[in-house]
Amino acid sequence: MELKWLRTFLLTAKLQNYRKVAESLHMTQPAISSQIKLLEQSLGASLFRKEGRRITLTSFGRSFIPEAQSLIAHYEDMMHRTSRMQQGYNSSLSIAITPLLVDSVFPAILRKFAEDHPEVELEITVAESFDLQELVEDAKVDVALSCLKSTAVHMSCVNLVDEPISLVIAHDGWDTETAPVLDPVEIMATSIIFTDHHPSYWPSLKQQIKDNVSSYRFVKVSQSHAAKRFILEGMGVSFLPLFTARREIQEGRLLPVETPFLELPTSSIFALFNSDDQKISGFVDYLRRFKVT
Amino acid sequence: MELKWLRTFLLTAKLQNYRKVAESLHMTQPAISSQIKLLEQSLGASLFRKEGRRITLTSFGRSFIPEAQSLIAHYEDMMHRTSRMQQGYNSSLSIAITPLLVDSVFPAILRKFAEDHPEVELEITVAESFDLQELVEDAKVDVALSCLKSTAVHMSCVNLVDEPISLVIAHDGWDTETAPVLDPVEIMATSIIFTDHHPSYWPSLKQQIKDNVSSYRFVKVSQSHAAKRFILEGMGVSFLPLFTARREIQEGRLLPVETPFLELPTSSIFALFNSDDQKISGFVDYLRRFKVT
DNA sequence: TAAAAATACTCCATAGGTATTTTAT
DNA sequence: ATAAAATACCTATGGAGTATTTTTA
Repeated sequence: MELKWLRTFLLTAKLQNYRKVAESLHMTQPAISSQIKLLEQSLGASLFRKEGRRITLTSFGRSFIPEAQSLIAHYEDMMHRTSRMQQGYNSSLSIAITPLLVDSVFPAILRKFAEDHPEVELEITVAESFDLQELVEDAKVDVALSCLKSTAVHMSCVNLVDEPISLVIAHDGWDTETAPVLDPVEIMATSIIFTDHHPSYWPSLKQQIKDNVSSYRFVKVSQSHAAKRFILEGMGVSFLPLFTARREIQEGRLLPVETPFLELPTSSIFALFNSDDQKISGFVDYLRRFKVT
Repeated sequence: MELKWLRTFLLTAKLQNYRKVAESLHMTQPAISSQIKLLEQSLGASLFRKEGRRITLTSFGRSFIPEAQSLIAHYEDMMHRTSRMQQGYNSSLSIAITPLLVDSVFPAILRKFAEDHPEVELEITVAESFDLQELVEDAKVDVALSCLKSTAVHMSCVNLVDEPISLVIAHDGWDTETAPVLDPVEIMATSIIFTDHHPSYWPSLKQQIKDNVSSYRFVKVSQSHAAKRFILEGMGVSFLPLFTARREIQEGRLLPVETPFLELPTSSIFALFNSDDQKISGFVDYLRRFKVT
């Protein structure tokens, strides 16, 4: 089945005359004849009958008209949307993010981006940083915002931000003025420490803690969001990138505590994407201007 | 644009591997390569990018997937409906009738037909008998029910019924028992006579009236339905096929009057259609069994 | 006899195949 | 060295053209 057969059919149904159709399509009469035959074969029923020197629609042919029209219309619509897509109208942008960013300022930035680019249809996938690279490789998404650098050669990998991490504890109930000085070693020694909720920095950090704190208790938590909830519940403490706890710190529900005796790594966010696309690098530039956090 | 390109595209988007697609479609890898290229050309944008030894969707390619899917789905739906149509399911029947039949028992028969054949989609066109033949010739309708025979050679023309016509007057207010005998000559001489609302019998009928009635007044009315309304209003009288006034006569609102001195023609109804179609001749047989009126 | 579609045939464009090269792992 | 796509080239199918025949008004 070819779409041009349908167009020929519709014109023939209208003009009821192969020769005129042929002229109108800048073809010859036998060519029209043969196209109609091919269409009839592919449908398994005849569309026209010969009636003396003219042709007329069969009943089946008449009821096939709206079918052909609607398929052609669907095709035209598709081509129209498609060409708009290429001009940037109504384009889509598929973004995958690490769960870490769900709790950061990223949603606010994305909201602003959506306002600034109402023509772009957004799709967000949340996945572990370890899986994000594959999503980009397999073209399941346009761009991924990950805690991990890409190891793939073809992939662009832009560092959007380096953010310090910090020991974070639940608010102790004291005023800032009257509170006793917090001792980080004391805190770590007496609390559960939630670990392994960031894909890059925990192994070295855990080693440093072992070296500096006499007694400690580690509990693995796979997502920093969960760790934060546990900290808020007073269940323990952890090290978090500050941007993931900014709001809670501002509201006084969490406290960052300085640990000068540790060499804390930074938490970075990388944009991973396949390099050739204007739309995607535009989005990444947009994020860089905001410094993401 | 060919539909098979879209199928190839969808499979390629899924498998991300030309060779596997080729195997799956029993073709060769370069053939797939070339089909994708043709599709890309016809869209004016690339769908896949080569990334080392593999191919991945571009952003445009990803957003083209649902477009391709929906067009293919539309095509499949169309073919499905089309094959059902050929098996008689959900077929359509387009009928043109003379205005005369609008007021007859025809609507009741059609209602019954629709009940007996719920799978048939009906379409009714009302047009003057003079125009019905052309509607069938031009395949605008499947079958026409006309007062006139077809003059076309290829057209089937079945006489469904011959019905007498009769002088019809408004009810005069008297009981059947006590009423004075009606004199048709008197009636025609003192009333307006509505004429020319049937395509075949009026010329000869008017001549007969002229020959038998001393004084008369003719008023042309193009449709028998209108003539009937005027008779009901007491404005005049006319000759009607009885089947068009059956209800009004039964309800006593109109009276048929015998005119033995006239040789009244009969009014016939013919079914006009192009002969080859099982569905249409089936419908005509259905009407014949009912004798239409 | 004129007007239209069908038929017979011819030809060329191209879709798809084979063989090979290029590229990246 | 291997696995994949791209490229080059060839072939065969078939779509469209030309010329002619058939049909019918």
